Amino acid sequence: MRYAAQKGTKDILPQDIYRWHKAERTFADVCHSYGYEEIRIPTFEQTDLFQRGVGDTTDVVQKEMYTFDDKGGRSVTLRPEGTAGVCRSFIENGMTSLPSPVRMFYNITAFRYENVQKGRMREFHQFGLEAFGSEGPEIDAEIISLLTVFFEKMGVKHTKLCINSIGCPTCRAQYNAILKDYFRPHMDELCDDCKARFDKNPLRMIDCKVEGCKKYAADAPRLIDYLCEDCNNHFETLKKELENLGIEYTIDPGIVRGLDYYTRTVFEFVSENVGTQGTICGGGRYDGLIESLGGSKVPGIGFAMGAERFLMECEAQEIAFDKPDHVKVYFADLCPEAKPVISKACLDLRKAGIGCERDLTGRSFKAQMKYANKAGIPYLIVIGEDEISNGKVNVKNMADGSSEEILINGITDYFGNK
RNA sequence: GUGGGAUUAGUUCAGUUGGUUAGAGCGCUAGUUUGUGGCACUAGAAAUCAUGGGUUCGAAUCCCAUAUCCCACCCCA
Repeated sequence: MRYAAQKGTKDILPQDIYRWHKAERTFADVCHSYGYEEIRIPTFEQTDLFQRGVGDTTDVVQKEMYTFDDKGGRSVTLRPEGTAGVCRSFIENGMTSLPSPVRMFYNITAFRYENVQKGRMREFHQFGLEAFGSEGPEIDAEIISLLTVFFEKMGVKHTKLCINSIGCPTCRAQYNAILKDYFRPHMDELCDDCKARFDKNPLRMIDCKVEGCKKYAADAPRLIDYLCEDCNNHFETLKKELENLGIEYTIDPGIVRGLDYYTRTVFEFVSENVGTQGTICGGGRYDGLIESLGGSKVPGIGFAMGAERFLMECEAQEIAFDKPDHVKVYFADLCPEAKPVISKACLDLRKAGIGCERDLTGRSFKAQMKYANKAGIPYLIVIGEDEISNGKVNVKNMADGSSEEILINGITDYFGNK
């Protein structure tokens, strides 16, 4: 074992890829049905984009980024998430002039230098989307409903949905003052992180998991009770719309989201099946992000789903994924003269889009049979001297052993109609 | 960054108080007299026992360090 996959990275093997294809296709189909088109963005961006976009007080930026200087001396970073890159592209490509809302989905790998554990890797996959130019809250509800439809199409019971509103800069400024007043008398008892958060981002203090802080955090004034009128109306309408769509939710004032760009609506789908990393999918609104990245004042909303976590949830729920038979028929040869007949037949079948295989290792006839069986190929055609001389072959159904006689010239038609 | 557990064929695991050429199941390759797979039987290939040091006459086994994997804290998807 000389080389091994890098810490926190994983091979997705051919034997498992059908599960990914199913999830990827289903996600794309559902996104399409909501008017989203796929965008593909680069794997790395200039470091500054993430510092500004994700926020340089966040853990993601402070300690988890894969950052390096390229040979031209530019500081570049492997994307730790998708939103910043999509926003950059939105601005750079003048998408403000496109009819609103501009809706895009993506399927990306993302990179975070973290300690690995269940449901957390250094290179991981995200299915996500972003919508620009609509303040919501109808679109907020629509995006959440998109996820429930995705879960449904995958046959997954959708996991617990938590929502919250973290307000706009106006109400947050007021709330931060209130929060600081609340925590100030207890400063000495708080953890170092919280002491730092007190000045930089007091909102995160109620999210703290340290025991000493938790007891104060539990009784802390909740932002949701101090929303300005606009934000409050926004949140109320969102809730009504979710109820209208029959989507169950819990309000969790604790959801803050560790990325700085979020405003107003934040939500997550949480499961107990993916370790302590319960969040399968998280997202929210970011009305100030485009502007802070140098674009015009355009509101946005999006989410990202941890693909590995989602597939873990599927496994926990014992979701059946059907494995497609890419290869329909195996040709076994009984004599050297059969080989050219078989290669020609294979070529015809493949041109017609029908998968087939034949021996490529010089195996004995019996070994070819065993191979076809082990490979799970549903049909078998044996070609020997008899078949060549009378132009007919038997198509054997490997599952039940039955067989049917057809003309060699008719093989492509036969399988084309299957 | 901090803890706990683990690491022996492709894979899942045995391996006694340290004692000769490190074993098995599954998988893989081939065969069981050559025109039909699954079952069974036989044979074969495959292991620098994670890596590097140390203790010892002798280490897969004991000690130290490092790496990786799993789990947790933190944070997130």
